[in-house]
Amino acid sequence: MNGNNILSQLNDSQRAAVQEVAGPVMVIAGAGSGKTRVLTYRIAYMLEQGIVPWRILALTFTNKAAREMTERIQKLIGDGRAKAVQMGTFHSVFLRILRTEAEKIGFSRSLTVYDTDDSKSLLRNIIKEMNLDPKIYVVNFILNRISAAKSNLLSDEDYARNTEAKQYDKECGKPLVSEIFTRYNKRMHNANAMDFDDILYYMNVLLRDHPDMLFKYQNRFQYVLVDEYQDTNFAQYMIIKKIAASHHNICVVGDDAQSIYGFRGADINNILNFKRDYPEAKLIKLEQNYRSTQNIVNAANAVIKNNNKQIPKKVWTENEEGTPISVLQSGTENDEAAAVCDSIFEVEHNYHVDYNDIAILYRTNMQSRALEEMLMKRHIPYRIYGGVSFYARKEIKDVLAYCRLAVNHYDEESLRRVINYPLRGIGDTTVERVVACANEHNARVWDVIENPVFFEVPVNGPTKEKLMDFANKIKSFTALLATKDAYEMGKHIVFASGIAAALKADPSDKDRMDNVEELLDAMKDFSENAEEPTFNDDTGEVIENFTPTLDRFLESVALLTDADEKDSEEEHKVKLMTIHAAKGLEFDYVYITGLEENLFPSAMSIGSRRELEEERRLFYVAITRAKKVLTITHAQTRYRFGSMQFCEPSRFLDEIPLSCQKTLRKASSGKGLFSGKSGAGEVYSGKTFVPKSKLPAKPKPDFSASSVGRIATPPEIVPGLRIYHLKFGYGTVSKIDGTGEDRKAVVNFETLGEKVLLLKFAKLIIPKDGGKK
DNA sequence: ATGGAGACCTTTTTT
DNA sequence: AGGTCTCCAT
Repeated sequence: MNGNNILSQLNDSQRAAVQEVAGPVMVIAGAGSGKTRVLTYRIAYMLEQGIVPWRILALTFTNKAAREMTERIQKLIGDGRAKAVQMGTFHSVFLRILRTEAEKIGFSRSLTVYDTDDSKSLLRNIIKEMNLDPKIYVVNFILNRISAAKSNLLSDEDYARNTEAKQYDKECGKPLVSEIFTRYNKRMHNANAMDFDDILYYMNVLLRDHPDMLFKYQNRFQYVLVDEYQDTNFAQYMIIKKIAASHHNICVVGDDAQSIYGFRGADINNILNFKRDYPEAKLIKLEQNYRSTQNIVNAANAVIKNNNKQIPKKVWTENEEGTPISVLQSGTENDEAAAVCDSIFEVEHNYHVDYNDIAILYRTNMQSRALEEMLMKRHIPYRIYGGVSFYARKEIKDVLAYCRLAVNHYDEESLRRVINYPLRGIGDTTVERVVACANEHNARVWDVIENPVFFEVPVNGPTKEKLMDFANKIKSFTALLATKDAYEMGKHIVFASGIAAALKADPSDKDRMDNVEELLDAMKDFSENAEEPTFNDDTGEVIENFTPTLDRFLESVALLTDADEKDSEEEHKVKLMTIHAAKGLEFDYVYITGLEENLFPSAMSIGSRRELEEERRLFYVAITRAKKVLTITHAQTRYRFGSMQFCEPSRFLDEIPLSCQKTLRKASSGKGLFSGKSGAGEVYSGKTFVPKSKLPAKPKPDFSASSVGRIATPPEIVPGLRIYHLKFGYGTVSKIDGTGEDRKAVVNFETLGEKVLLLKFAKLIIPKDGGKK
């Protein structure tokens, strides 16, 4: 296909975005406006114009996006140049560069990437070694602080000097965060390891401190493209800015309305301020939505309108009006799941919709449980994306720890993980002494293990032997690296490490062994089929003969994310995932569940306008995933922390215009499809949904929705008990009548007087505070 | 060293 | 509620 053909398939703004190859360009791509199309066509167009593929740096949000884009470009231009474009996530592209330049920043080529679990584990060890109280020095908090610092390009030394940061930590009762940070970095460095944030941080260091490197990569990457620019953080922003500084051929694509990674340091100002950085920048807006019905587009627009900071744009569509959006309310989370399942059943049955075109979205991973149970019960095939990833499983991490150790002996977390697994008589005490010894001599743990006699580890002779045996075993693996591919190494390690024997010894570990074999399959696939290009360090040209070595496998696995999971098109399964995971995807039928205050928007974000706006953008992303039919659900009660909690409908529901909603649709309740009864849980939605502002004042002003109490079980309900009812407010049980199904309670309500309630239906809540005023 | 009972904590979202 | 971690008994 030639350049003109490529252009003929685009609308005016899309074509402009494709053709503006030189100079700074910002493309604001509304949801469903054909952003991916523009990106792929743009790169294809550039290649057709004769631009050398390895001079193009294209940064995507996930590896999967990069892979798909490469394929599509390849189809467009019909040759192999697409593969030579340097395309991938920030982390994968720059990790590769850091590896080749490792010595310049004090690392070696065999460096390991620590995942979040590794980082946390190291932090736990440090906190323990410093004799700090882990209840005060909460690992998550510390890691967030360190991560935020690195994302803002603060070193541990900068942090130690930063009075604001130290003041904050002091106020949080954790004055030693800075000290932990310093130790953490030192240990990372000793382990020849980087965490995710380090990759971006050290890339900045490389460009900052080594003018030759800056020159090299500015020169290499003559054209820079960034997808999902609204989700870049400061460290990423600076890398791009530096690389593009000499030529200004930078094209960023994004949508400020879809910025949903602020919690991880993404700075929406990067996109809002692009014009300031490049005054000569061209701004192109893609506003026509090709994805969704008018109802969906209108609802999304109406919701996002409530946010303040925005790049003005009007997303519109020529698509048909479509089905109104249904809002379903149900009694409990199980009722909600049943309502969703009912609807899916109906749609599949009556309209023969493929399960594959249906997605259920939620704010938090934990919400998948009730949905999963109900789907299983109804025999609806499904697949959950996200949650505990395959590579986070214990047995997988164990195998990978051996692999990582074989490549990088200094990988301390891996070493600690498997030094006594399978059991070889090196207990915690020994490990502690070894680590203490290493710290004392300013040596690495591996050095001590390799030579316990020299370092005079305070353990007995046989234990020293065991340490050396372990080191020798790892060294025997290392010796094979040069001649074996990833799969051969993996197979060897699984057996020679003793992991296979340990797992087979216990029949209850059958699943784990299966997982290990799945890992071996993945290694085999990698060894046989991987097409990871290898680039020439100096020119950036692609070197054809890729060798699928173990370290390359580990690298590819370290930066895998759930979003990268192989797409199982034609799997005919309903997809379940968080809204974050759904970013960039689209489905004919979408269910957004759990639209409740304190859940969506999340309780953590309700306090601040900024975070609330991010939640709203998240809702916007969720709505705009739907192509044809959108259903939104919420429940009145939900189990949280083991107790039943009352849930108010989300404020976001009020923001959907009634004109886009379906009228009077009855939600399922209780047993779902075949249950007509719903008692106190009887609810409607659509136009009958009363905006919160019109609800009668709550009986108690200090009423906090998340902490009402729990639902009473019938035997607990006795005369004299003070209870709370969702509709009627507070009251006291005055009498119990009848038996079994017919058991009734006479309740004297504060505001409404006496009522008789059938216990079978009434959800009486025992207030947490005992019902005192 | 191993396993079981109980305490305890959790819930944002993820590269 | 359920999973993880800790501590104690074996």
